[in-house]
Amino acid sequence: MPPRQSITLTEAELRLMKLLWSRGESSVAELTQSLADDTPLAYTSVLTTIRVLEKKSYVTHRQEGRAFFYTASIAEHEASRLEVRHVLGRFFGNSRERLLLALLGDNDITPAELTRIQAVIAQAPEDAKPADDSVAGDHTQPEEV
Amino acid sequence: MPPRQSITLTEAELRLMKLLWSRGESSVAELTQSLADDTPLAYTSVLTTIRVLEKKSYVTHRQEGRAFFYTASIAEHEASRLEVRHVLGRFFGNSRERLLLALLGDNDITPAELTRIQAVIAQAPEDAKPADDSVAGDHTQPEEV
DNA sequence: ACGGAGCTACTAATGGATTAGTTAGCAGGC
DNA sequence: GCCTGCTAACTAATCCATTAGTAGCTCCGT
Repeated sequence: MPPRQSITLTEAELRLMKLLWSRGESSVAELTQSLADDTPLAYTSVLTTIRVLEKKSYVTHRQEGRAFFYTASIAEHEASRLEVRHVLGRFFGNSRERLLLALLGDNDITPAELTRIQAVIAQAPEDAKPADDSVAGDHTQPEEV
Repeated sequence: MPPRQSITLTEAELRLMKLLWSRGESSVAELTQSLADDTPLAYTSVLTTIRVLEKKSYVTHRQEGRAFFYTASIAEHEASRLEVRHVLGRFFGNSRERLLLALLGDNDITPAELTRIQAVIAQAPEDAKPADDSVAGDHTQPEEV
């Protein structure tokens, strides 16, 4: 049984998505143009990859005359969250704390960044602060404690 | 240019690594046995995958008589960190804060887990606490602020 | 000493990911 | 009205990932 189609974004797919996120709705020609600087890619290659993205529901297209205009149907932060959830499930048993500890325990982390992270944590809960703790039961994914 | 060999662990590879991490040094036969419960795999399939893992330097083997005994050469938390760094680079511009915000901003997070994460953050810096902030310059990867 | 059991090495088949060439349709210009 | 140029569709080629079969070697028991 060969590997099923990847749920997450592959490298080539991510490159196109990043372009769509930064440029907004674009034609295949425009995307190909934008890639020309670093790693040029043939028009048809871009087209093939973006059709895969459409099959995966990451983009939609709109026809205008003879050209197709593609738009990301998933925001960048949504895609990022999907990716984080993916590794969360694969490596951390869906435990965000464990991922957090890995993030903090990395030797390459600088003291300055650690401080900034603490700042982020200190103020982040403002938009998601629990009013009380009794609501903990409506989550879909299993979580460890 | 077709895709180069994945740097991170693929699904089949991760399944074997998890077995090695929990079991410790194991022969191919033992690994095949352990897989028999959920998704059985042929002896030769396990062997093929583990040889890929050895090529990727995730495992080493030791010969004892005619059999090979394989050991994970990378601890689970190391592999997890590698994976986190991978998504960090692909989706968050190597910014741990941005990943953290994605972690906290996920709608599926429960108030209880958020509280636990705050607790983790509050006590985690003990082993990596910055004495002063002036040391921030010896990191290898570029980081955003 | 010889045959079987078990193990590794080699080979193969299938399908995804990536890149790109070829084909064909359609719009606009001369 | 026909040719040119752009576009999407189809096809192809290459390599990786996954699964598995066959061959060949080695050890052990009889």
